[in-house]
Amino acid sequence: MGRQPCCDKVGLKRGTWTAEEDRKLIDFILTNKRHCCWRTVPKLAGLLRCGKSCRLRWINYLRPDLKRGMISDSDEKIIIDLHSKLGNRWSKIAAQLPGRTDNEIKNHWNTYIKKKLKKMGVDPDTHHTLVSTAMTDQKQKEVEQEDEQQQVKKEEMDIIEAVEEILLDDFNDQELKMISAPSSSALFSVKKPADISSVDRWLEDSGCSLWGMEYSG
DNA sequence: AAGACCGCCAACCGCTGGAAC
DNA sequence: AGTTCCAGCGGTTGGCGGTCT
Repeated sequence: MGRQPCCDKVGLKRGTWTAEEDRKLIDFILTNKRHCCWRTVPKLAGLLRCGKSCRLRWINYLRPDLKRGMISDSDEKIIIDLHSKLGNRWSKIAAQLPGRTDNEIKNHWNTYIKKKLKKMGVDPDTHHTLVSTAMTDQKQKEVEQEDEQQQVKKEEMDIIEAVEEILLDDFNDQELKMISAPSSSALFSVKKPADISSVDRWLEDSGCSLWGMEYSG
């Protein structure tokens, strides 16, 4: 018995979201602050979309705590540094940059940073300096050693993350509010972005507190 | 002016891990 | 232990606007 698709795709709308659809989705989330499963959201919200599409739209575009606009040079440096340690783990990287989504960072990496690094003579995949001549055996060994060290570092990071998760499980919500990093946005009041979009304004007018996120002007 | 080409990025797809039963 | 479902993740696609010829 195979797994059922996430939704019945027949008759569902695809492609770019309209302002009306955005409004319906936001409206639904506003009036249903208790998180139910995404599968039921389009049906209840009156949308001809699959739940997955709704979730993605919310996470990548409609969430009120999203930062809009260019990624700064300092953020870019953080992304490059984290990518050298974590690889293509965009969600982990995004977690260190509040207000940025994994999709946004992934797109930025693929369109800007990759080219930038190549221009600077750095391989964006390995973060090693690109050499025009063939590597000597000694150099090859060095690179392999470096790769090994990176792998060990990566594994250490995984262990640290796992331990952090276990430790955090032992705190209650109140304690978490006091100790959590700002990246855990669901637990924090979100500052209003400088360039307030129409959706942001509408959310603000509605005095919204979305699924655990307070929206403070 | 218009068709071809290119780059950006929103959205989709397929897969995985974990929870629930 | 096996099955089903869900959320989340990362790779990929395609629409659209801008630029080039």
